[in-house]
Amino acid sequence: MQYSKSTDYALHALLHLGQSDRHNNVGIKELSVTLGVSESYLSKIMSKLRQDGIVRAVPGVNGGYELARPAEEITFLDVIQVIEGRQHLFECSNSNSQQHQLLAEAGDVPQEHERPKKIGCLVEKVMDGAEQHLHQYLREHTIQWVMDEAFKRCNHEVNKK
Amino acid sequence: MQYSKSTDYALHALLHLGQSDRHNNVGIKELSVTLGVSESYLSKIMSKLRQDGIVRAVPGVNGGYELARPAEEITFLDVIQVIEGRQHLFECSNSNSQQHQLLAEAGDVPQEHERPKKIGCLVEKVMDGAEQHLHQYLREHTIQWVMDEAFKRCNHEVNKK
DNA sequence: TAAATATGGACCCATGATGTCCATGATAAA
DNA sequence: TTTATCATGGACATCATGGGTCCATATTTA
Ligand code: SF4
Ligand code: SF4
Repeated sequence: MQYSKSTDYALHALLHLGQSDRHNNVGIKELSVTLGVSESYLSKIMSKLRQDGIVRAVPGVNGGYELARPAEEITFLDVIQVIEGRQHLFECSNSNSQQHQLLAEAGDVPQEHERPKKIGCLVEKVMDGAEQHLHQYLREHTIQWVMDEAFKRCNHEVNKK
Repeated sequence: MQYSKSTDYALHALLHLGQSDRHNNVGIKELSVTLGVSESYLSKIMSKLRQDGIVRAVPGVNGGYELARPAEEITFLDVIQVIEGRQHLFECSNSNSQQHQLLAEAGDVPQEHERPKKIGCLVEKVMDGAEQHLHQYLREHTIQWVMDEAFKRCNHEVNKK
Protein backbone atom coordinates (compact mmCIF):
# COMPACT_ATOMS: atom_id res chain seq x y z
CA MET A 1 0.00 0.00 0.00
CA GLN A 2 1.94 2.92 -1.33
CA TYR A 3 1.41 6.01 -3.39
CA SER A 4 2.43 5.45 -6.98
CA LYS A 5 5.44 6.97 -8.70
CA SER A 6 3.08 9.11 -10.71
CA THR A 7 2.16 10.99 -7.56
CA ASP A 8 5.84 11.59 -6.94
CA TYR A 9 6.27 12.93 -10.47
CA ALA A 10 3.17 15.09 -10.29
CA LEU A 11 4.28 16.77 -7.07
CA HIS A 12 7.74 17.51 -8.41
CA ALA A 13 6.38 18.80 -11.70
CA LEU A 14 4.10 21.20 -9.84
CA LEU A 15 6.96 22.34 -7.62
CA HIS A 16 8.97 23.12 -10.73
CA LEU A 17 6.10 25.06 -12.23
CA GLY A 18 5.75 26.94 -8.98
CA GLN A 19 9.39 27.93 -8.94
CA SER A 20 9.29 29.10 -12.54
CA ASP A 21 8.03 32.63 -13.19
CA ARG A 22 4.31 33.15 -13.55
CA HIS A 23 3.03 33.61 -17.13
CA ASN A 24 6.19 31.87 -18.31
CA ASN A 25 4.97 28.42 -19.16
CA VAL A 26 7.41 25.53 -19.30
CA GLY A 27 7.29 22.75 -21.87
CA ILE A 28 7.21 19.01 -21.34
CA LYS A 29 10.81 18.79 -22.55
CA GLU A 30 12.16 20.95 -19.74
CA LEU A 31 10.07 19.13 -17.15
CA SER A 32 11.27 15.82 -18.50
CA VAL A 33 14.99 16.56 -18.14
CA THR A 34 14.48 18.24 -14.77
CA LEU A 35 12.67 15.29 -13.23
CA GLY A 36 14.51 12.60 -15.14
CA VAL A 37 11.32 11.03 -16.52
CA SER A 38 10.43 10.28 -20.12
CA GLU A 39 8.38 12.88 -21.97
CA SER A 40 5.82 10.29 -23.00
CA TYR A 41 4.99 9.19 -19.50
CA LEU A 42 5.16 12.60 -17.93
CA SER A 43 2.76 14.00 -20.50
CA LYS A 44 0.15 11.49 -19.38
CA ILE A 45 0.45 12.79 -15.85
CA MET A 46 0.32 16.43 -16.89
CA SER A 47 -2.76 15.66 -18.93
CA LYS A 48 -4.52 14.35 -15.85
CA LEU A 49 -3.52 17.43 -13.90
CA ARG A 50 -4.97 19.59 -16.65
CA GLN A 51 -8.25 17.70 -16.79
CA ASP A 52 -8.70 18.31 -13.07
CA GLY A 53 -7.91 22.00 -13.35
CA ILE A 54 -4.58 21.97 -11.52
CA VAL A 55 -2.55 23.27 -14.48
CA ARG A 56 -3.27 25.00 -17.76
CA ALA A 57 -1.70 23.89 -21.04
CA VAL A 58 -1.10 25.76 -24.28
CA PRO A 59 0.04 23.90 -27.39
CA GLY A 60 2.08 25.32 -30.24
CA VAL A 61 5.42 27.04 -30.35
CA ASN A 62 6.56 28.36 -26.96
CA GLY A 63 3.67 26.53 -25.41
CA GLY A 64 3.80 24.50 -22.21
CA TYR A 65 2.23 24.30 -18.78
CA GLU A 66 1.55 26.74 -15.96
CA LEU A 67 -0.27 26.49 -12.66
CA ALA A 68 -3.99 27.08 -13.09
CA ARG A 69 -4.24 28.73 -9.66
CA PRO A 70 -1.88 30.12 -7.00
CA ALA A 71 0.49 27.58 -5.46
CA GLU A 72 -0.99 28.23 -2.01
CA GLU A 73 -4.31 26.89 -3.27
CA ILE A 74 -2.91 23.60 -4.52
CA THR A 75 -2.85 21.12 -1.66
CA PHE A 76 -1.11 17.77 -1.48
CA LEU A 77 -4.54 16.19 -1.20
CA ASP A 78 -5.60 17.74 -4.49
CA VAL A 79 -2.64 16.26 -6.32
CA ILE A 80 -2.89 12.85 -4.71
CA GLN A 81 -6.58 12.54 -5.46
CA VAL A 82 -6.06 13.43 -9.09
CA ILE A 83 -3.44 10.72 -9.55
CA GLU A 84 -4.62 8.02 -7.16
CA GLY A 85 -8.33 8.49 -7.62
CA ARG A 86 -10.96 9.20 -5.00
CA GLN A 87 -11.80 5.69 -3.86
CA HIS A 88 -11.89 5.12 -0.12
CA LEU A 89 -8.91 3.61 1.68
CA PHE A 90 -11.16 0.75 2.76
CA GLU A 91 -14.14 -0.77 1.01
CA CYS A 92 -15.96 -3.74 2.45
CA SER A 93 -15.96 -6.69 0.10
CA ASN A 94 -18.19 -9.17 1.92
CA SER A 95 -21.19 -7.33 3.30
CA ASN A 96 -23.33 -10.37 2.65
CA SER A 97 -21.36 -12.67 4.93
CA GLN A 98 -22.55 -13.91 8.30
CA GLN A 99 -20.06 -11.60 9.98
CA HIS A 100 -21.78 -8.57 8.57
CA GLN A 101 -25.09 -9.46 10.21
CA LEU A 102 -23.40 -9.64 13.57
CA LEU A 103 -21.48 -6.42 13.37
CA ALA A 104 -23.94 -4.24 11.52
CA GLU A 105 -27.02 -5.26 13.46
CA ALA A 106 -25.22 -6.00 16.69
CA GLY A 107 -26.89 -9.36 17.17
CA ASP A 108 -30.34 -7.86 17.29
CA VAL A 109 -33.22 -7.83 14.84
CA PRO A 110 -34.70 -4.35 14.25
CA GLN A 111 -37.58 -5.38 12.05
CA GLU A 112 -40.22 -2.75 12.89
CA HIS A 113 -41.61 -0.99 9.83
CA GLU A 114 -38.96 -2.67 7.66
CA ARG A 115 -36.30 -0.03 8.09
CA PRO A 116 -32.95 -1.27 6.81
CA LYS A 117 -31.69 1.03 9.58
CA LYS A 118 -28.44 2.06 7.86
CA ILE A 119 -26.58 1.89 11.12
CA GLY A 120 -23.20 2.20 9.52
CA CYS A 121 -20.49 -0.39 9.83
CA LEU A 122 -18.08 -0.06 12.75
CA VAL A 123 -15.07 -1.29 10.79
CA GLU A 124 -15.68 1.26 8.09
CA LYS A 125 -16.18 3.88 10.78
CA VAL A 126 -12.65 3.31 12.05
CA MET A 127 -11.10 3.17 8.60
CA ASP A 128 -12.93 6.22 7.33
CA GLY A 129 -11.98 8.10 10.47
CA ALA A 130 -8.35 7.29 9.85
CA GLU A 131 -8.69 8.40 6.26
CA GLN A 132 -10.19 11.71 7.36
CA HIS A 133 -7.19 12.40 9.58
CA LEU A 134 -4.84 11.57 6.72
CA HIS A 135 -6.72 13.83 4.34
CA GLN A 136 -6.94 16.69 6.81
CA TYR A 137 -3.16 16.80 7.14
CA LEU A 138 -2.67 16.61 3.38
CA ARG A 139 -5.21 19.40 2.93
CA GLU A 140 -3.23 21.66 5.23
CA HIS A 141 -0.03 21.45 3.20
CA THR A 142 0.32 23.13 -0.17
CA ILE A 143 2.87 23.38 -2.96
CA GLN A 144 3.56 26.91 -1.73
CA TRP A 145 4.34 25.62 1.76
CA VAL A 146 7.18 23.50 0.43
CA MET A 147 8.62 26.40 -1.52
CA ASP A 148 8.38 28.68 1.52
CA GLU A 149 10.18 26.17 3.72
CA ALA A 150 12.91 25.74 1.12
CA PHE A 151 13.31 29.52 1.03
CA LYS A 152 13.62 29.71 4.82
CA ARG A 153 16.29 27.06 4.81
CA CYS A 154 18.18 28.89 2.13
CA ASN A 155 18.15 32.08 4.19
CA HIS A 156 19.23 30.24 7.30
CA GLU A 157 22.13 28.76 5.41
CA VAL A 158 23.18 32.21 4.20
CA ASN A 159 22.98 33.72 7.69
CA LYS A 160 25.25 31.08 9.11
CA LYS A 161 28.05 32.21 6.82
CA MET B 1 -4.41 3.24 -3.37
CA GLN B 2 -6.48 0.96 -1.21
CA TYR B 3 -6.02 -1.60 1.50
CA SER B 4 -6.17 -5.14 0.13
CA LYS B 5 -8.98 -7.60 0.69
CA SER B 6 -6.64 -9.60 2.88
CA THR B 7 -6.72 -6.79 5.41
CA ASP B 8 -10.50 -6.94 5.35
CA TYR B 9 -10.43 -10.68 5.96
CA ALA B 10 -7.83 -10.45 8.71
CA LEU B 11 -9.84 -7.87 10.63
CA HIS B 12 -13.02 -9.88 10.43
CA ALA B 13 -11.27 -13.09 11.39
CA LEU B 14 -9.84 -11.41 14.48
CA LEU B 15 -13.25 -9.99 15.38
CA HIS B 16 -14.69 -13.47 15.19
CA LEU B 17 -11.93 -14.84 17.40
CA GLY B 18 -12.56 -12.03 19.84
CA GLN B 19 -16.26 -12.81 20.05
CA SER B 20 -15.62 -16.50 20.59
CA ASP B 21 -14.87 -17.62 24.13
CA ARG B 22 -11.29 -17.50 25.33
CA HIS B 23 -9.47 -20.83 25.44
CA ASN B 24 -11.98 -22.10 22.92
CA ASN B 25 -10.04 -22.01 19.70
CA VAL B 26 -11.88 -21.93 16.38
CA GLY B 27 -10.79 -23.84 13.28
CA ILE B 28 -10.16 -22.56 9.79
CA LYS B 29 -13.37 -24.25 8.64
CA GLU B 30 -15.59 -22.21 10.92
CA LEU B 31 -13.77 -19.00 10.02
CA SER B 32 -14.11 -19.86 6.35
CA VAL B 33 -17.88 -20.25 6.38
CA THR B 34 -18.36 -17.26 8.68
CA LEU B 35 -16.42 -14.90 6.45
CA GLY B 36 -17.37 -16.49 3.16
CA VAL B 37 -13.76 -16.96 2.05
CA SER B 38 -12.06 -20.17 0.91
CA GLU B 39 -10.14 -22.12 3.55
CA SER B 40 -7.03 -22.18 1.40
CA TYR B 41 -6.74 -18.46 1.09
CA LEU B 42 -7.80 -17.64 4.61
CA SER B 43 -5.20 -19.99 6.01
CA LYS B 44 -2.48 -17.98 4.30
CA ILE B 45 -3.69 -14.89 6.09
CA MET B 46 -3.97 -16.61 9.45
CA SER B 47 -0.47 -17.92 9.00
CA LYS B 48 0.83 -14.39 8.60
CA LEU B 49 -1.04 -13.29 11.70
CA ARG B 50 0.53 -16.15 13.62
CA GLN B 51 4.06 -15.36 12.43
CA ASP B 52 3.63 -11.82 13.75
CA GLY B 53 2.31 -12.97 17.10
CA ILE B 54 -1.28 -11.75 16.70
CA VAL B 55 -2.84 -15.19 17.04
CA ARG B 56 -1.79 -18.60 18.30
CA ALA B 57 -2.45 -21.80 16.37
CA VAL B 58 -2.71 -25.38 17.56
CA PRO B 59 -2.90 -28.25 15.07
CA GLY B 60 -4.58 -31.57 15.65
CA VAL B 61 -8.10 -32.56 16.58
CA ASN B 62 -10.10 -29.71 18.13
CA GLY B 63 -7.28 -27.40 17.17
CA GLY B 64 -7.65 -23.96 15.66
CA TYR B 65 -6.77 -20.35 16.34
CA GLU B 66 -7.09 -18.04 19.30
CA LEU B 67 -5.96 -14.49 20.01
CA ALA B 68 -2.38 -14.40 21.25
CA ARG B 69 -3.11 -11.42 23.48
CA PRO B 70 -6.16 -9.52 24.79
CA ALA B 71 -8.32 -7.91 22.12
CA GLU B 72 -7.72 -4.47 23.63
CA GLU B 73 -4.03 -4.84 22.79
CA ILE B 74 -4.58 -5.61 19.12
CA THR B 75 -4.79 -2.35 17.22
CA PHE B 76 -5.95 -1.78 13.68
CA LEU B 77 -2.44 -0.60 12.90
CA ASP B 78 -1.00 -3.92 14.04
CA VAL B 79 -3.24 -5.86 11.70
CA ILE B 80 -2.75 -3.57 8.74
CA GLN B 81 1.01 -3.60 9.06
CA VAL B 82 1.10 -7.38 9.19
CA ILE B 83 -0.87 -7.70 5.97
CA GLU B 84 0.22 -4.64 4.02
CA GLY B 85 3.81 -4.53 5.17
CA ARG B 86 5.68 -1.71 6.83
CA GLN B 87 6.84 0.27 3.82
CA HIS B 88 6.27 4.01 3.96
CA LEU B 89 3.28 5.57 2.24
CA PHE B 90 5.71 7.59 0.13
CA GLU B 91 9.19 6.72 -1.05
CA CYS B 92 11.15 9.04 -3.28
CA SER B 93 12.12 7.41 -6.53
CA ASN B 94 14.29 10.06 -8.15
CA SER B 95 16.60 11.47 -5.53
CA ASN B 96 19.32 11.81 -8.13
CA SER B 97 17.36 14.17 -10.36
CA GLN B 98 18.05 17.87 -10.74
CA GLN B 99 14.91 18.62 -8.73
CA HIS B 100 16.35 16.92 -5.70
CA GLN B 101 19.38 19.20 -5.59
CA LEU B 102 17.11 22.23 -5.54
CA LEU B 103 14.76 21.05 -2.85
CA ALA B 104 17.12 19.22 -0.56
CA GLU B 105 19.86 21.82 -0.56
CA ALA B 106 17.59 24.78 -1.09
CA GLY B 107 19.68 26.22 -3.91
CA ASP B 108 22.72 26.55 -1.73
CA VAL B 109 26.00 24.66 -1.54
CA PRO B 110 26.96 23.59 2.01
CA GLN B 111 30.39 22.26 1.21
CA GLU B 112 32.27 22.99 4.45
CA HIS B 113 33.95 19.94 5.91
CA GLU B 114 32.19 17.73 3.35
CA ARG B 115 29.08 17.15 5.44
CA PRO B 116 26.30 15.63 3.32
CA LYS B 117 24.13 17.61 5.77
CA LYS B 118 21.18 15.17 5.83
CA ILE B 119 18.73 18.03 5.83
CA GLY B 120 15.72 15.87 5.15
CA CYS B 121 13.47 16.19 2.16
CA LEU B 122 10.49 18.53 2.48
CA VAL B 123 8.20 16.41 0.35
CA GLU B 124 8.92 13.38 2.47
CA LYS B 125 8.39 15.51 5.55
CA VAL B 126 4.82 16.25 4.51
CA MET B 127 4.06 12.70 3.46
CA ASP B 128 5.57 11.15 6.55
CA GLY B 129 3.70 13.61 8.71
CA ALA B 130 0.46 12.55 7.08
CA GLU B 131 1.35 8.93 7.57
CA GLN B 132 2.00 9.54 11.26
CA HIS B 133 -1.48 11.02 11.68
CA LEU B 134 -3.00 8.04 9.91
CA HIS B 135 -1.07 5.58 12.06
CA GLN B 136 -1.86 7.40 15.28
CA TYR B 137 -5.58 7.06 14.65
CA LEU B 138 -5.25 3.40 13.72
CA ARG B 139 -3.18 2.81 16.85
CA GLU B 140 -5.94 4.22 19.04
CA HIS B 141 -8.58 1.78 17.80
CA THR B 142 -8.49 -1.87 18.76
CA ILE B 143 -10.43 -5.03 18.02
CA GLN B 144 -11.94 -4.68 21.50
CA TRP B 145 -13.16 -1.18 20.68
CA VAL B 146 -15.29 -2.51 17.82
CA MET B 147 -16.77 -5.21 20.03
CA ASP B 148 -17.52 -2.72 22.78
CA GLU B 149 -19.30 -0.38 20.37
CA ALA B 150 -21.33 -3.25 18.96
CA PHE B 151 -22.33 -4.19 22.51
CA LYS B 152 -23.41 -0.64 23.30
CA ARG B 153 -25.56 -0.54 20.21
CA CYS B 154 -27.14 -3.83 21.13
CA ASN B 155 -28.06 -2.51 24.57
CA HIS B 156 -29.41 0.68 23.14
CA GLU B 157 -31.60 -1.31 20.81
CA VAL B 158 -32.93 -3.39 23.71
CA ASN B 159 -33.70 -0.33 25.83
CA LYS B 160 -35.76 1.23 23.06
CA LYS B 161 -38.19 -1.67 23.15
C1' DT C 1 2.86 27.26 -44.36
C1' DA C 2 6.00 25.07 -41.13
C1' DA C 3 7.87 24.02 -36.79
C1' DA C 4 6.84 23.27 -32.11
C1' DT C 5 4.02 21.56 -28.77
C1' DA C 6 0.23 19.09 -26.25
C1' DT C 7 -3.30 15.12 -26.54
C1' DG C 8 -4.95 10.60 -26.56
C1' DG C 9 -5.24 5.88 -28.09
C1' DA C 10 -2.97 1.43 -28.68
C1' DC C 11 0.15 -1.43 -27.01
C1' DC C 12 3.88 -3.94 -23.96
C1' DC C 13 5.86 -5.75 -19.81
C1' DA C 14 6.65 -6.69 -14.85
C1' DT C 15 4.74 -7.04 -10.52
C1' DG C 16 1.57 -7.97 -7.08
C1' DA C 17 -3.14 -9.30 -5.40
C1' DT C 18 -6.18 -13.02 -5.25
C1' DG C 19 -7.01 -17.69 -5.23
C1' DT C 20 -6.46 -23.03 -5.74
C1' DC C 21 -4.30 -27.47 -4.93
C1' DC C 22 -1.59 -30.66 -2.63
C1' DA C 23 2.09 -32.79 0.18
C1' DT C 24 3.70 -32.59 4.78
C1' DG C 25 3.70 -32.24 9.82
C1' DA C 26 1.85 -31.90 14.28
C1' DT C 27 -1.61 -33.09 17.72
C1' DA C 28 -5.17 -35.22 20.49
C1' DA C 29 -8.70 -38.66 20.87
C1' DA C 30 -9.89 -43.50 20.51
C1' DT D 1 -0.44 -46.95 18.57
C1' DT D 2 -3.35 -45.71 15.25
C1' DT D 3 -6.17 -42.51 13.05
C1' DA D 4 -8.85 -38.57 12.08
C1' DT D 5 -8.28 -33.77 12.40
C1' DC D 6 -6.12 -29.65 11.75
C1' DA D 7 -2.38 -26.10 10.43
C1' DT D 8 1.69 -25.07 7.26
C1' DG D 9 3.99 -23.91 3.23
C1' DG D 10 5.33 -24.45 -1.56
C1' DA D 11 3.91 -24.50 -6.37
C1' DC D 12 0.96 -22.79 -9.57
C1' DA D 13 -2.82 -20.16 -12.12
C1' DT D 14 -5.22 -15.91 -13.16
C1' DC D 15 -6.07 -11.24 -13.46
C1' DA D 16 -5.70 -6.23 -12.59
C1' DT D 17 -2.79 -2.43 -12.23
C1' DG D 18 1.35 0.35 -12.45
C1' DG D 19 4.80 1.94 -15.28
C1' DG D 20 6.25 2.87 -19.68
C1' DT D 21 6.80 3.43 -25.03
C1' DC D 22 5.29 4.79 -29.60
C1' DC D 23 2.74 7.14 -32.90
C1' DA D 24 -1.02 9.68 -35.20
C1' DT D 25 -3.46 13.91 -34.61
C1' DA D 26 -4.76 18.53 -33.31
C1' DT D 27 -3.57 23.17 -32.14
C1' DT D 28 -1.02 27.29 -31.96
C1' DT D 29 2.53 30.70 -33.02
C1' DA D 30 6.45 32.42 -35.82
S1 SF4 E 1 -19.51 -5.26 9.30
FE1 SF4 E 1 -18.74 -3.66 7.91
S2 SF4 E 1 -16.77 -4.40 7.12
FE2 SF4 E 1 -17.87 -6.18 8.06
S3 SF4 E 1 -19.00 -7.11 6.35
FE3 SF4 E 1 -20.43 -5.65 7.28
S4 SF4 E 1 -20.09 -3.71 6.12
FE4 SF4 E 1 -18.34 -5.06 5.66
S1 SF4 F 1 13.42 16.55 -2.84
FE1 SF4 F 1 12.70 14.74 -1.67
S2 SF4 F 1 11.09 13.83 -2.94
FE2 SF4 F 1 12.24 15.26 -4.26
S3 SF4 F 1 13.84 14.02 -5.25
FE3 SF4 F 1 14.79 14.84 -3.36
S4 SF4 F 1 14.37 13.27 -1.76
FE4 SF4 F 1 13.00 12.81 -3.50
